[in-house]
Amino acid sequence: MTEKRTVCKNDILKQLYFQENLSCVDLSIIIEKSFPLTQKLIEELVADNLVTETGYAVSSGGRRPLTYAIQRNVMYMVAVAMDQFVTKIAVIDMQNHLVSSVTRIFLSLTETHSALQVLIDNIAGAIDTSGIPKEKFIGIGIGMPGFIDVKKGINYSFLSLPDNESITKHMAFQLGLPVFIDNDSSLIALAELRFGAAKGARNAMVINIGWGVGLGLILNGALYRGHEGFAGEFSHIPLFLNGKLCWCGKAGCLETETSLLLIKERAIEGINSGRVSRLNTLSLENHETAYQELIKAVQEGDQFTIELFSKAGYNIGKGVAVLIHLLNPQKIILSGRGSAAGKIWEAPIQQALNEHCIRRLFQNTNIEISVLGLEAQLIGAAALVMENYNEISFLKEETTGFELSQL
Amino acid sequence: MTEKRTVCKNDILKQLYFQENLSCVDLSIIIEKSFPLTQKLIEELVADNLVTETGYAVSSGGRRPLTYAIQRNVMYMVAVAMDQFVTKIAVIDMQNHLVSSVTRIFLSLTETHSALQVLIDNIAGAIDTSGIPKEKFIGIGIGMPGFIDVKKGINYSFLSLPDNESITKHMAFQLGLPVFIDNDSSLIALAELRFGAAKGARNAMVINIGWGVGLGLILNGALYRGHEGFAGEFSHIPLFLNGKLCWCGKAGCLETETSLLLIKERAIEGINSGRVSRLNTLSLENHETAYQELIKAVQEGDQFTIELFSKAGYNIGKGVAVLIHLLNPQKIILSGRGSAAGKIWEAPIQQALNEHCIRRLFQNTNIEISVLGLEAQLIGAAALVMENYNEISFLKEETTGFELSQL
DNA sequence: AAAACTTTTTTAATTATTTAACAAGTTTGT
DNA sequence: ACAAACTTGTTAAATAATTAAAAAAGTTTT
Repeated sequence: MTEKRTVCKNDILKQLYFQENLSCVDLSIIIEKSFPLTQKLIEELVADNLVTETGYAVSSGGRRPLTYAIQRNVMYMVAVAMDQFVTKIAVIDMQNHLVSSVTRIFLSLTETHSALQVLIDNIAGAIDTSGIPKEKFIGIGIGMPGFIDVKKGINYSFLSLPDNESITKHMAFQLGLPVFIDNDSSLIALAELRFGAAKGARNAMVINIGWGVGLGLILNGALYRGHEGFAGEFSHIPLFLNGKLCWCGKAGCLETETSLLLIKERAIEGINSGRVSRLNTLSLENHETAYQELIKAVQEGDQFTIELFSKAGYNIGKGVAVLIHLLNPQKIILSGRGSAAGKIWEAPIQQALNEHCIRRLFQNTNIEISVLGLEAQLIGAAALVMENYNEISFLKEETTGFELSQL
Repeated sequence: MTEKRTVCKNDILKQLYFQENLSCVDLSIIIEKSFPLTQKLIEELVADNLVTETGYAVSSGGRRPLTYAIQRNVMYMVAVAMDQFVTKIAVIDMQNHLVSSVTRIFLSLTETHSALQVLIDNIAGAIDTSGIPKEKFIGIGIGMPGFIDVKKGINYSFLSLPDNESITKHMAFQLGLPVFIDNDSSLIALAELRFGAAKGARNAMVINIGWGVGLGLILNGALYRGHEGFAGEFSHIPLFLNGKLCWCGKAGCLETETSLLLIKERAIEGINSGRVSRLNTLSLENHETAYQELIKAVQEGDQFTIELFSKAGYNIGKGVAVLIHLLNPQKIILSGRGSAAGKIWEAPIQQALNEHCIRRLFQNTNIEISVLGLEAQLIGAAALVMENYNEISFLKEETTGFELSQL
């Protein structure tokens, strides 16, 4: 018997996770319930010590509103951010803070079989060492590259199980907690929507500049995933007639003309053919050090590196021009590791828009650089769990041991 | 004092317009209210003669459900479908039937000043001659080409008033009824979503093949319009390196390689340079007769014409490949006047997808030809009014004379 | 052809939610 | 400084909506 007021209370908790310090009036508007009802529910939540008053906010022309926040130790979630080589695991509380330091494991996604089990063991380990009782965990959110069917919980590119078995169900069964997966770029977009540069935006495109180029779409205020969950395949739109073969099998994909990987390769080529630069060839060999080196060079104003970033930026801009024509977004947000290069991206992208986009369409579209940066994917993974909190709390009511088969 | 039950009742009426013959259970699910409540409301609607029972539907394994439909003469709306040269006006009832024949007026959109007044006068005329009392009209829906801000009611391309005054407000004031405008392609998509090939789809792209190429986006079950209402600018995405200047000022737009206009021009060129064909050069001079002639030739299997349509189709397909990468739709629907050519479009579009799209992305995407065809825009214009029926009915409650300034 | 199961319809009891009226605290404008 | 306007907070009464249990009307299985 799920009482309606419980559903509302859970909704309030969810809203307070996504936005600290909301007043009772704010909440009543967000959850679309009357003020007296909202107030009564908050009162009960405060009595149960799930929510605390956080003082008075400034007046907006009337009595000063009391604001509330969720207690950070009420619930916890495990956030997992994977890329092809490195996986980061963190335990995150209700105020989006890391409970302890991030666990980093080197895990190659292509080694299908063992990788999944290693991941599961490490998540279990992270829960254990956190010292937090397991009942306080509400779920595990995982972001990884690949074609992911969010609903079925299948990654068609990596970590696939025999017979297309759902990896979320598989993991949930082993770990005893609900598991949610999504594409890395989608989770970065979710993080930007809830806590970053896209906060409150109804329509935003979040470009994930990384070793490849990803895209997370915020449409009508929510993450858009498409029919099967594959939306946002930005890096393989056929935009160039360069004849260059992409690893996807097609030629002329956006990714053949822009990405950190490409910048790295062009940097090595350039130096080998005698270009003057502050870049240190040695450090370019390893992916991780190459990334550090490139960002440093840009920040120090190295002309050659800036040239490379500018060309890549211009090509991203050509892709963005297509996005703007089709989706008329309010904001374009540059996120992912590449966003560390900062303002350097803006001019070449703007230039590409000037050349390839109808003026009326982009004149009110803002290009912004993420401030979440490398943190984005972990925050997004945590947010993914809370996005699904409605169903989670329902299951918790139903059975004490979770109906994991349903997840 | 808007009673909640009245809001629900209006929602029921709205649902019954969009879908005839719903059972009480169906409705209770759609409007997300309990069965007893829904039943009581329907009872009242039947008593007020707004809704009628339409007999029993087939059983799905239990008692046969009573079904209901909205009375066709309860309310009416004016639907207006404009293109650059011709404007069609119709009065439509609650069962989506034309009350009388469609009024056709030749109205050049570029003659800004007089055109708007002519339109207003003709709409007033259509209301008058329908013989239906004005109180029974709930609103006027208008679809037209151009960059349209739906909320503000401004068309930035045509029919603009001084100081960016809202044309919907202007018209509403003069006509005494709420007025809604939207882009022609968006309304075609709306018609397909509600009554056509996209019925019930959550994610569909509706290509409006006409003198240009338009796009209406159905995302998450609703029309997507973007930040300012400009979404779907499909025909000007920079996809070709052909160097051909488009009227928009850019080069290489999709529209420079596909559209009925282009097919017509290529047909004339071809015949002039001696190609054998059933096409009659004379009839190609006028837009309207050219359209008839081209469709006829395709249906009769004229090789040259089919070649032209195939090339155009292939280029649409290149654009569709981009859409599929970005938005992972369930369905692609070919609508607008060009859809009369039928199946001819499917093979070349599929071919383009094979070449330019990642297999996993398009293998579950269906390409379908509209059955609504030329009717789509008018139906969409009517549906636009009903989409906004919630607010309309609210205003009707508030003031007997409509708060027109709000629309 | 009866038993078992489904789905729809009906009714009454219970619970949830809103409305309305009022109180309290701030800002704005005169 | 003071009224007017506005936002927030409190309470009780009125209303709205859901739940639960059972009846009715079919379908499918045995």
